[in-house]
Amino acid sequence: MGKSKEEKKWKSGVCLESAPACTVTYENLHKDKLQTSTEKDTSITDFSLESSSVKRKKKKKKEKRNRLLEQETVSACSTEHTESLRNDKEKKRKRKFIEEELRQVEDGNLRTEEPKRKKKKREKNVHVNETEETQISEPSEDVPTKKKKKKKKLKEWKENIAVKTEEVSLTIGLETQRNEKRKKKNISKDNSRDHPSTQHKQTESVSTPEEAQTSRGDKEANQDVQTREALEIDAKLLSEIKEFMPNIESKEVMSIRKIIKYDLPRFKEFKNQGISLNHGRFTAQENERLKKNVKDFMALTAIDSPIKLFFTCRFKQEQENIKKLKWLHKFFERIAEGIPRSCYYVYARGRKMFDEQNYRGEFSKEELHTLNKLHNLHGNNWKKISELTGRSAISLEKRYKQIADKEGPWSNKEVQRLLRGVRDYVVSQIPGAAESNSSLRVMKETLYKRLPWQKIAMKVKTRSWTQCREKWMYEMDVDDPACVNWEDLTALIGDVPPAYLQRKWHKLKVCNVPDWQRKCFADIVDFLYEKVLPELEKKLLSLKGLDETQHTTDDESYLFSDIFKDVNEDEDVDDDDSDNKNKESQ
DNA sequence: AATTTACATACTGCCCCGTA
DNA sequence: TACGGGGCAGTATGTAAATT
Repeated sequence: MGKSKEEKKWKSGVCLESAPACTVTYENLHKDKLQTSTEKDTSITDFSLESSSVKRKKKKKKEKRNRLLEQETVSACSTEHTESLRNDKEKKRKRKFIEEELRQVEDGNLRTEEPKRKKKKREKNVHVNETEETQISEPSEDVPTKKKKKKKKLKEWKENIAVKTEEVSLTIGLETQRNEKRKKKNISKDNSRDHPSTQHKQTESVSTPEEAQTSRGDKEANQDVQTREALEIDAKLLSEIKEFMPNIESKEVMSIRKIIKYDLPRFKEFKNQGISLNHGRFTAQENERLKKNVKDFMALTAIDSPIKLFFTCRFKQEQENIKKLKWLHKFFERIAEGIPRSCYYVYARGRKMFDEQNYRGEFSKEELHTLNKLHNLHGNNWKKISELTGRSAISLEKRYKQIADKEGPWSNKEVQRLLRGVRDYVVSQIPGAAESNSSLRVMKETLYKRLPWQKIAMKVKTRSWTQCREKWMYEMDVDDPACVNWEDLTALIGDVPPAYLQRKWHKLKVCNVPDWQRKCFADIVDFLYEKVLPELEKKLLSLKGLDETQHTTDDESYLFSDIFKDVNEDEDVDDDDSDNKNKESQ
């Protein structure tokens, strides 16, 4: 969507022109590089700034990825993929990074303060692309974006489960089983990672291809058994949890596991008690119960604030201790006690409920100003802005989105896009309209009722749908009956209250104007003036009743070409504020 | 594995205004 | 005068993805 596109722009640093220039230190440079290179699956040995533990972690990550790579591209990963070679390559790449970044600094392109994780990822991808051009087939293609991979794996896993559940009694060929396992292994790498022997073997498998083959064979045999069991258990549990959550299969593997671990026993218990699971908004009782549970947990652990429980990371010094206590006393399960929902939803609700940064009332003008300023500085890093403003990230994001709608005069190009948007919709609603544009007549109603403003706004690009509607209704001469200033009219008529006048008006039009619901205010006035008034005058004079006057279709409809005569057919008319000077459209 | 963050969307309460 | 629809500002929920 538009918004996300905007955000993506931000995250990728496209919009950073407005950000003030930041100092780029060598250290920062290193930091960025380290991050990027780690994600790029490279080992860093040159950077001494790194702590040894970080190094270890990175090495682990690297090894893990290498293992995955090994599994996925067995044939491709031949002898040249030895550790030493990789190191050489990585060193080269690293050097390239430094050069690249230094160049950016020189060009003034590099900005600090872009802490978004996703941005880093994108940066990474950019780097990968850059390096791919210059380097000989890097193994980086093995990362065809984590998302896709995950989804693919999830799909495969679900297929497996489906097969399993349907054919529990059927014997599945060993080969098929193995393939399934292999797939499953890829998905649930966590499983194999946790298994020390497995890990060991996998580490070995990196060393030489031959060894890798044999050890993989053993490992597979071992894991076949393990995973088969795991699969069967999963299938069984899955069908159990399905009873409570029919859509369980649409969830991520990890989520399903968590639900099975935390929620299945609870759900069963609720079932035994005859309590059905709740969905939708939390009820007052549930909220109360959650508060009580949190209070109890606080009493149990001697933690003095719910914020410490739900926002542990905000308390750096006590963090370790709090985490330990939470883990020890099963925080997740305890806070969800007596609430027939998934533990996770209870936790998420708690995070909303106990966030002191929520429920802060309307934004003042100063706050809005600050918000704007901070957004210029930090982009969509709402967490950072939240820290600086004391408002929750969510409320900030939402509020910004609202004020981010472009303000000020409509440019000519914007008006053009609006016209095109409305026209295209109107044409699409009338069969054969496209061919007979010039002679086409459209009902007034078609021009202002039930227009798809969201879609039209997407075509206008720079304005919200409400702005588009407002512009069209109030400024493009499409009258809105809501715009009658009864106070002013009352002043013209004489000594009557506005409400009286309004009521009279209503009666007048209802009694005298046929089809008044389909007419705009101005049409009704015209009709009353031209047709009804003479009649009433006659009536008054002769006291004779008269038939209702007729009307022609011309009063109700408009020439299509008249309405959209000013539309510029150039589809490429693109905005910008550049021609804001063009204020005649106002 | 546990926890946190990000994001889309649904929902709510309030106000204004037209209508009966 | 009461009711109801539309718009607006803000909040809640559900879930995927990322991080620790």
